[in-house]
Amino acid sequence: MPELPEVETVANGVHVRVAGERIRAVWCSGMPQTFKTPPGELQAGLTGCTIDRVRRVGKHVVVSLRAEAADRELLVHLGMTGRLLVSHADVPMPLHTHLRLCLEDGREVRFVDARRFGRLELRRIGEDGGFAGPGLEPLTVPPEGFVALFHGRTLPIKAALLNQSLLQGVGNIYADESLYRAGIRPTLAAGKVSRARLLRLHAELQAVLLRAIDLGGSSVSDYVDADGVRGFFQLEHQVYRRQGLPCGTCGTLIRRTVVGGRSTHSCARCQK
DNA sequence: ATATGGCCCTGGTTGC
DNA sequence: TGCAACCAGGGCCATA
Repeated sequence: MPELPEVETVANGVHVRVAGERIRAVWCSGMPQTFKTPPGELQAGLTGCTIDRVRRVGKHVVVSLRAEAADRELLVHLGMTGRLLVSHADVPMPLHTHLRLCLEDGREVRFVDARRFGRLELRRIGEDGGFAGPGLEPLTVPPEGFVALFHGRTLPIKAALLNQSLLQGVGNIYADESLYRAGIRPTLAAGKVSRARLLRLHAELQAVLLRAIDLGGSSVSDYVDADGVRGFFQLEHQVYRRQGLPCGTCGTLIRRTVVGGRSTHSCARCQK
């Protein structure tokens, strides 16, 4: 499941490959729920535009355009299984392809999403200066701002980490991994986590996200980057999907529970 | 305002 | 071996 490090890897990979290229034609599948912007509107808004920049905002890939089209940008949410690939046009179109940006140099940017939790949206840039997302960025939020997010909240700290309108970009993997590294029990009410523990969580979350970006993300399920290459952070997971295996610190078996409707992996002894 | 739970969707895994 | 049931989960929506 693409989270911040995976989306960052994808966005950077696509950027270096296609920035400056002109979109000659746009093809859309007919899948209604994939398109927050109707396919026809998306085609009209992108055809003939030049790609300026591809960046990550939260879990979104944001494709901004150049010159006369600089008033709009394409938002791509990868959902669970979404991929953004750069391929030559003669490479057969994968099953579940929903968008093709056909470039003038003969390559294509392809959005492929089997499970269809991903979304495409063409967004107007207004006074806001571009899409900023609903929450704060985990890698740039200062410690005090991070602590303040959880004040007085009764929902489990893990559910708070997953709430994109608080922090954007954290998903199930990095929520579990950062809570384990900070020694915090996932079910503890967010407002009950001590200030010291929250400061620890802030540091551990940033560290784990940066390390994962360095390794090209975690490849679980079928995540791959813009070249179809897998990441390697899954080799450093301490708890995620390691239920029944011993905790690396104390040897207690990692347990799997459900918190906020999400599978949750933790060590009962190390996380208080 | 805040919190909770159901739903969407298909491929991979599990179980009989 | 083959097939069906089950599970994964981010975001959105209805509900309390």
